[in-house]
Amino acid sequence: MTAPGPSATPPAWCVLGHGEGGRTRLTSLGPDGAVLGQDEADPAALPALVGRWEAEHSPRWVWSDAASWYPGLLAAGVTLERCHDLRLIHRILAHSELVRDAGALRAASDWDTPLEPREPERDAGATLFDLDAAARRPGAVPSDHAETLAELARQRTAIDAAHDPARLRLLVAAESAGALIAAELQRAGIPWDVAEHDRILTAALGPRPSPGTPPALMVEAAAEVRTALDDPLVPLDSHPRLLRALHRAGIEVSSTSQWELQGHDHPAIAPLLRYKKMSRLLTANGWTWLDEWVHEGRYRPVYVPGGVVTGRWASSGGGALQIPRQLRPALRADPGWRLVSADVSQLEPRVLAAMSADPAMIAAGAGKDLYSGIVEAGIVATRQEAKIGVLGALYGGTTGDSGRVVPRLRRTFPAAMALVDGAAATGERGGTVTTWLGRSSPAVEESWTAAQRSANQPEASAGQQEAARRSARDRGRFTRNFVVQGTAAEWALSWMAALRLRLARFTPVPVEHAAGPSGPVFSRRAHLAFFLHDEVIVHAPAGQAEAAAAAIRESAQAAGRLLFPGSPIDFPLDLEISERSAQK
DNA sequence: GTTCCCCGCGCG
DNA sequence: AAAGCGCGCGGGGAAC
Repeated sequence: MTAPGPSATPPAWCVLGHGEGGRTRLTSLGPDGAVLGQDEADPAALPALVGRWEAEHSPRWVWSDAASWYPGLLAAGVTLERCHDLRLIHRILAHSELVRDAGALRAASDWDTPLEPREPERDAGATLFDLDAAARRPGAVPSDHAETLAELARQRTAIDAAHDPARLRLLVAAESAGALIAAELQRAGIPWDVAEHDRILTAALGPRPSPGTPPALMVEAAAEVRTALDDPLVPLDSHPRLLRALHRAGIEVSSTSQWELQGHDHPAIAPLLRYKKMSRLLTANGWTWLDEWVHEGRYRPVYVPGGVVTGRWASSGGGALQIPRQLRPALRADPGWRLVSADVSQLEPRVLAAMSADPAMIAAGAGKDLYSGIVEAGIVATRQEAKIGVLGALYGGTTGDSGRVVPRLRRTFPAAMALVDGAAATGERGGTVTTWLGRSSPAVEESWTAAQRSANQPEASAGQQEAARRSARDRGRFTRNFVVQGTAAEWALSWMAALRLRLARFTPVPVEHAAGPSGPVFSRRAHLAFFLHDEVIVHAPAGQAEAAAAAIRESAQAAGRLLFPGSPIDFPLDLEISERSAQK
C-alpha cells in the first residue's frame, strides 16, 4: 500500500471492487477524485483491511452495493460509518429530473438492476468466506474494480453538473445510509418472544395442531359456517366456491371480502368472519412462520432499500412490513434491555405542509395532532373528517366523505393543495414529477402516450376515450402521491441516518450470554431493531433507554432542519419505552 | 408438473 | 363501510 504520510491528503473515498484471482482491490481517492493509494486482500483478510482504514480515516466506502459487501463485513465485526451504494444511486440518478445529462449513466445499463431477493443469513459464520461469491452472484450489478471506479466517476460527474447538487447529495447520502442500516437491521434482528407469539396464536386459534390439520378454533368456526349455510362440504378457502355457496344461501355479495360480508345479516356471517381472521393469522404469521423466521430469539427479515418506486423500502420474505398489530406484544426486549419505539404523527401531511410552505397547514400541525388542528381551525367538525379529507388530498380521493371535504381543504390550504394538484396534473399529461431531494417518478411507457394520443383522435371510440381518461386519472393519483410519499421516505431515511450515527456513540454494555452467529459477543450497543416507513424501534440497555429516546427526538428535529431549513414545520413523535411492544 | 394471475388482507 | 396511494404474501385455480 502506498500509505499516505502525515502531510498527505487524507482519503475521502475508498473504493472496493474485485480484482485478479478472487482478490479484492481497494483504491483510496482524495476529495477531488484523484487516486491516493491502492491495496488488495484475499476475501478472508478483507474485513481486517477495511476495519483498519475505517479506524484511521473513516472514508466514504464506495462499492457496487452494500447488500453484497456489507453483511460479510458485519459478520466479521466491522461496522462502517458512511458509504456510497452505486447500485441504488445509479437508479436514482439515471432517472432524476435534476440530472442534466443522464446519457452516460443510462448507457451503463448493467447498473440499473434491482437486487435479487436473497435469503437471510442462516449461518453467518460462512459469510466471511462467501463474501466474494455473494458479490458475484447472478443478477448482481458489476463489481469488478475498474467498472466500479468508472461508475463512481459517472455518478460524480452527474451529481456535480446537476440542477441542485446539494439536494441530490443529501439524497445520495440518505439512500446510502439506508443501505447500511438495512444490512445492520437484518443482522441485529428484532428481539422476538417465541413463547408470547405462541400464546397469542393459541388464544386465537387453539393449541398448535399437528402439521396439515387446522387448529381447533378454526375447525369449530368452519363447522358453524357449514351448519348455517346448510352445506356440510363448502370449502371456505376457495373464494369462487365459497361465493357460490353464499349465493345459494341467499347472501347476495359480489365478493367474499370482509367489508362486504359485514353488511349482511345471516347466521353464517359471524363465524365466517371469525374463520377468515383466524385463517389469515395462521397462514401469514402462524407456527410455520415462527419456525422459518425466528431463530435464537431474533426475527431477521430481509429489507429491500429503495424497493418501492417512491423510495420507500420494501421487504422480501417474512413480511417484515406487515407484522399484524395483534403480534406486536411478541416484540420483547432482552432481559435488562428496553424497546424504545417512536412513530411520527402524520408524517405525510407534515411533509406536504413543509414542501409547499403552506402557512395554514403548518399552523394546523403546530400543536401535536395535525388532524385536531384542522378541527380547531373550524374547517371540519370531527377529527375523523379531517383525516379522511387529508388522506383524500394525498391519494386523490374524489368520492364519498373525502370528495366532500377535499374542496374545503383546497380553500383553506391553497398552497399545499396546489402542490399535489399540480403533481396530479403533470402525471395525467404523462409528465414526470420529482421528490424534494430529487427522486423522479418513472417515465410513462411509449404505449401509454400512444394510447392517449389515439384516444384524442376524432375517430376514437367512446370506450377508447373513457379507458384513456381513466388511465390518465390513475396516473395522476400516482404522481400526486409520489411527491409526498417519496419525500416522506427521504425524511425517514434522514431521520434514521442521524439516529444511527448518534447510537454509534453510545457505550456498549457487557452481555453475559449472547453468542451471536459469528461467535461469542461480550458487549453490545444500543441499536436500531425495526423500521416501518414512519416508525423506528431501538433496542437499548435499560440504563440508556432515556438517552436513546432523546437521540430519536433529536434526530427527528435534525432531519426536519436538513430537508426544510428555516421552515417552522415540526415532526412530533409518539414515543414509548417498554420491555414489550404495545399493541395500540 | 410448473408458472402466473387474482383475490383478500396485513402494514404504512 | 371504502374511498384515494404504496407494498408482500399465501392460497386457489386457470393457463401452460
